[in-house]
Amino acid sequence: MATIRERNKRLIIKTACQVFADKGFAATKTSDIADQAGLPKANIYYYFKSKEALYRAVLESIIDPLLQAYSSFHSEHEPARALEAYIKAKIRISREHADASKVFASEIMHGAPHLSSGSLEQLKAEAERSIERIRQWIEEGLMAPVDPHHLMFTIWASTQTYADFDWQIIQITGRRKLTAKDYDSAARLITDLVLKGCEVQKAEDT
Amino acid sequence: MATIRERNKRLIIKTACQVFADKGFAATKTSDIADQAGLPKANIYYYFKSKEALYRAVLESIIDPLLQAYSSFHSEHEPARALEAYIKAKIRISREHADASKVFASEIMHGAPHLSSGSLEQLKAEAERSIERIRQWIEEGLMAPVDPHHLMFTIWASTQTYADFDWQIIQITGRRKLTAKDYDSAARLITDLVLKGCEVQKAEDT
DNA sequence: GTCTATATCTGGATAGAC
DNA sequence: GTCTATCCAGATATAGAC
Repeated sequence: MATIRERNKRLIIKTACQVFADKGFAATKTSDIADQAGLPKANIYYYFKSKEALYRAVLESIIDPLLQAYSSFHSEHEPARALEAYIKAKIRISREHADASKVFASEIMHGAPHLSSGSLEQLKAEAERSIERIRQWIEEGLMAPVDPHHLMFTIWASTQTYADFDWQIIQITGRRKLTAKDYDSAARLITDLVLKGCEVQKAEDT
Repeated sequence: MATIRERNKRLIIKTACQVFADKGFAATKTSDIADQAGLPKANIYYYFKSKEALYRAVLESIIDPLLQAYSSFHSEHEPARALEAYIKAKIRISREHADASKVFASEIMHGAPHLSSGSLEQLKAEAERSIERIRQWIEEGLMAPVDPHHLMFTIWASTQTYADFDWQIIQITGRRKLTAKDYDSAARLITDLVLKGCEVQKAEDT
């Protein structure tokens, strides 16, 4: 049951997410958010005690999807399947949580000054666990001996770019907006490069 | 001959570049730049008419390196050589112009509100020309039929990430600072993925 | 060309009526 | 729970002495 409080908080977070993604934290005025949400500014402050608290709410909303994306590294035994699923999940985040993803990227670029240390630790732990998993696969001879860190950085960067640099991508492709097909072919290209580069063959379904 | 004017402008731009990269345009205070440069704030305004003018100077400083990086697409006839050289050039930019590169990325992320339309057009033209070149190589059967746009986006993202997300990379690798070796192995991994993915073999030197 | 002191304005946050 | 009017800290930019 959606109380008035919940509905409003949701509207404010959703709008804030768009504006923060567009302008960045510092350049965003709370009045921008209020105007775009069709509310008076004071209403924002009734629900969130400060601009920063609102920003943190937006920021934390992307943590769970990012953590979830790592699941294939735990559930899959073959590197090809795990990597493919991870790339797919990351591209889906760039598509379905484009704004929050961008806010997160901007935050990381500036050294994560607002991110809670709890979230940071979780993200770091999952990343390290997955990198360790890749290292094992290499030791077991299931993959070419690529540098697992750099492999991960390339996957992060190339999937994340469809959220962060959407403006650039739209400029270059001449699209008015990225479509489902665009995201799919992006995922396919990245997966191809990674699987061929790691010399693991795409596993057929069992 | 370095006049006092030139020396000071250079110092201010260099310092501004660091601070803008660290905090972003809006969050940067002109007094931060002044303090870090060891100058009184009014001195900044003696050399630059506004914070934005100074920011634009920083921003424009990265355009030329970015344009130069495309040269291998024009000078090289084999895709393998051109792609390898381009990746190397882009990684070198991430290393040697890390701060300006980051400022540029942040600018693009937010829709390039401060970038001159001239620079924008030049960058776009070079990008499109290079993408067209890749398309030709594919038609001539020199490369696998990958999507040239997505290939370019992946190269941009994976090379750019070493400047933009340096903080993250340092967190994960546990390094105190990225070394020449780190950049080299990054370039090697990205080049490997791209060349294998495009099914072009690394050309031996003639 | 340098720097202190200050004008001016923007934008986060709140008081208090409804 | 909503909203107008307002406060005030902080930041850009400048005036004007040196």
